[in-house]
Amino acid sequence: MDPELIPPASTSESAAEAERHAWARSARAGAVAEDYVEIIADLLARDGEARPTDIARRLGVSHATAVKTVARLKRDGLVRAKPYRGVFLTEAGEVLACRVRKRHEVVLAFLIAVGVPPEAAKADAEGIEHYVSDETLACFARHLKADPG
Amino acid sequence: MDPELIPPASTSESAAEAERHAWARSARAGAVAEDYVEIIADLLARDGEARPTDIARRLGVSHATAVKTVARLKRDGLVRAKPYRGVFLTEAGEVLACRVRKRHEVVLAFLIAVGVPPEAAKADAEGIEHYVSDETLACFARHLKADPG
DNA sequence: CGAAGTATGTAGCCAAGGCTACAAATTGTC
DNA sequence: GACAATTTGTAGCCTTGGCTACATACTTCG
Repeated sequence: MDPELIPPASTSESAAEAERHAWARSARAGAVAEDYVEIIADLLARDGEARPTDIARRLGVSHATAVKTVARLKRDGLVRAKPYRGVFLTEAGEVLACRVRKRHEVVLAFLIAVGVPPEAAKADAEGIEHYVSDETLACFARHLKADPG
Repeated sequence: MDPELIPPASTSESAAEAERHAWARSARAGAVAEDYVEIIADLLARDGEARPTDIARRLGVSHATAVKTVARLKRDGLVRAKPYRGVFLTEAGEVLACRVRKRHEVVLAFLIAVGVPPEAAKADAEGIEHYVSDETLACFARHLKADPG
């Protein structure tokens, strides 16, 4: 295990890989917040209000989980919420929601465009959308523009 | 809030969405195990041994975290490990590693093929690979076969 | 108005996956 | 063989994001 025997390339490739994994971990940490904000925005647009129970139903979690997570989002400045008064997005929350919605649309459309069956595309987009960098998203969008069928 | 006023389509679409989110959550839960198994397989192939410290370095986490996670993988039947003797894959672990490696390769190659800059592709693949269904993977593979450039 | 039903919030539990700090084993060198 | 350095393991703490059970607020209807 003499460090001298390990070529520098190995070390720096290791470091780069570690960085990539760290990035993926932080994306994973943000994924829940993105899902909530996305759904809240959609409920607000559709129904004019976003109630914890509806959020929970959309996500398939218990209402208690939704309430607790909303409290975290509030702490993090993404939503405003007063007890029994529904949930609303802050400026930051709306910005995030907008970005997330856009990303979701592009990813879904792209998957369908490359031939993924719609049901699978919907399911996969839900997971993939949180891990797509701006560069990759731009690529997807470019392909959609070139081939909108 | 009269339930009669909510069209059935809304309810079942809600349920379908909840299912998709549930699926994404379970994929998220398995992502860490997949990363570990993938790296362990790679270390075994390259160095003939997989030591907790090397795993930790590759992932960019502390060695303590790696040790704890390896214990979980062992509990779940994916690896064999005796104290101070390195980590090895079980049958199940090898099967998983093989599947994960294949998926990683296809996702990465596909991203590059559609024009994502290699560095971004490497980073995104690390996240995306855990959320790609077999159907979507098959689609990606099909595109690579059709256009291997 | 009051009772029933629904929605909301609270409390407490759990596992996963991070971390630091410390202890013990192993390895390499003299 | 003994000492130093490295590796490995253990202990304890934290946050996230699930859950159930229970308590409280709101709403609707008779």
